[in-house]
Amino acid sequence: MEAPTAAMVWFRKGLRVHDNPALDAARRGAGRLYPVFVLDPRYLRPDPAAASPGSARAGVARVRFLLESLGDLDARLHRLGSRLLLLRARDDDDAAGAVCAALKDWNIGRLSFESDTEPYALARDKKVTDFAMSSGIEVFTPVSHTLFDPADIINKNGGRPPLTYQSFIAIAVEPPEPILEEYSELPPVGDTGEYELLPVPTVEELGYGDISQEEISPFQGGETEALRRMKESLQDKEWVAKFEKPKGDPSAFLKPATTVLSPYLKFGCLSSRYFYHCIQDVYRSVRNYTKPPVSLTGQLLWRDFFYTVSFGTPNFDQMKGNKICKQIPWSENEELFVAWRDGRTGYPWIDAIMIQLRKWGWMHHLARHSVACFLTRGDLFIHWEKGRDVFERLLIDSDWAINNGNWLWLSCSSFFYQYHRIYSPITFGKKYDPNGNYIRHFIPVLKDMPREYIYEPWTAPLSIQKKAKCIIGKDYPKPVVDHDTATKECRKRMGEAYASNRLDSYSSKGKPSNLSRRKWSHGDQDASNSSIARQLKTSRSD
DNA sequence: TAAGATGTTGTCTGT
DNA sequence: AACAGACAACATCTT
Repeated sequence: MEAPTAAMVWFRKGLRVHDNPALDAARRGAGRLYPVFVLDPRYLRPDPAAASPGSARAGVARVRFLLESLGDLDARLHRLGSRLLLLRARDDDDAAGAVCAALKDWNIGRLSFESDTEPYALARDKKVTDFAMSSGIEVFTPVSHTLFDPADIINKNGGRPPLTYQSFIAIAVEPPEPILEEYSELPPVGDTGEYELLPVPTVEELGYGDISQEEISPFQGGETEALRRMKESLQDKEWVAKFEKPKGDPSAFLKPATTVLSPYLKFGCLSSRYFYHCIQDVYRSVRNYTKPPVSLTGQLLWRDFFYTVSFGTPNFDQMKGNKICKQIPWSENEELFVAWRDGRTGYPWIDAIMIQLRKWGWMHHLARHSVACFLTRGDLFIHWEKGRDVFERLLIDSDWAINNGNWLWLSCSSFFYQYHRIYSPITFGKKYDPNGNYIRHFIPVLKDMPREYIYEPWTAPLSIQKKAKCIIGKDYPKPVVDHDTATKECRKRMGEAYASNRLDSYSSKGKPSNLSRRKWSHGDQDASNSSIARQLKTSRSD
């Protein structure tokens, strides 16, 4: 062994220099530092068979966001005398293989990477950890993606994840302070031998063609932009102090009603702990401020809530085998599903949101609620997993725990059960944006439809449709379902499904709540390990 | 144990 | 403009 230790920091999420415990640990006492990111072909390769531009895993907006984030990380490392080493996985989904090979070839003594609780990541990281252990490489995997350690919260809750927000925040009180130290330099990068070091590719170089003409996400990836955006948002102290998530305007797109920091949190361009810390600074300087669950910090706690529940719940991302998920006989209808996915339901409010999703990879939270409700319990009665898949691929802030958690919520499968509260695809958007500016922007064919018909263009007289150069049924689709009758039918089916779920619980003796509690208590001895084991068994293979 | 309070973000009508 | 109550009614937690 050489005297100065070679350390590797493996970036996956956590694409930042600030408040990065994995980087911080790797640099300490290291003679040489290898900052690595692995490009996964399956994530980046264009998939012509996909329903919209992008790879099999990600829409082109998120591919671009990731590449921008990597470019920015590389630039920031350069300023500290380092650089990002991009490796290419030889096979699809085999980042672990590339890391293991580099560990061996570069004679790495210490490896650190941020802990990741997603099933896919747990399986991937286990391969690397097993290899490192057997090779005598020291491994450090700090928790820094979330405010709290999900395993720790589960332990403090008696081995079960808290299933309500209130019970969660009763345990999750004060998150750890971020690392505030700013580096002036990092250890030099060591010899990389035979390795071909790739520059960060552009979307064009990856084969997506020229996307500069298309309207794509206005949000630029990277830590630099994340910090700029956060500071800009927090500058308006009154806005921060008065922030109430449910009161935001989902139709605001020129200036969104939220911070739009979610994609930066998803990739870890922004540390949630640093963000939390900075919000607290603002709160200290004002007299009154809103509180969780509606406040800005409340949003970060929701994020941690879903991370924690997803970590402690086997089969969290599916209905079957998921103990916290209502079993509902969703109907199969490919035609209706495709109309929803492609923004052709005939309801302009719904379609505009789906088109914003495809182009920008981002929509306001309440807009997501509208379309999720419409697809599932509100109108089409289609399985939430189908909608989840579409969001998972297209959102730039696509986050496994949060996306699945919200689909469970919106479909009234878990967490939220008031299925008679249904968003209207006509009036909900209208109350924020009576003129329909949002619709006119994302569905240009409707741009000249008069204000009184913009949310229900099929009710416009033919003469008006002609004048607006938009014939319903030809230039823009007729509604795929009648909302009033579809909603009634959905309510009825939800009622039946709930009754059947109650019956199932009672018939297997005991009260439903007690039953599920008994089942949970089996894994109490070592909650974190047992849930890791469970998660590993259910890791995604798509 | 039964009853009451509570739950981030529904819609419609009426004041 | 902002709010209250009806609508029809869920699960979970506390008392």
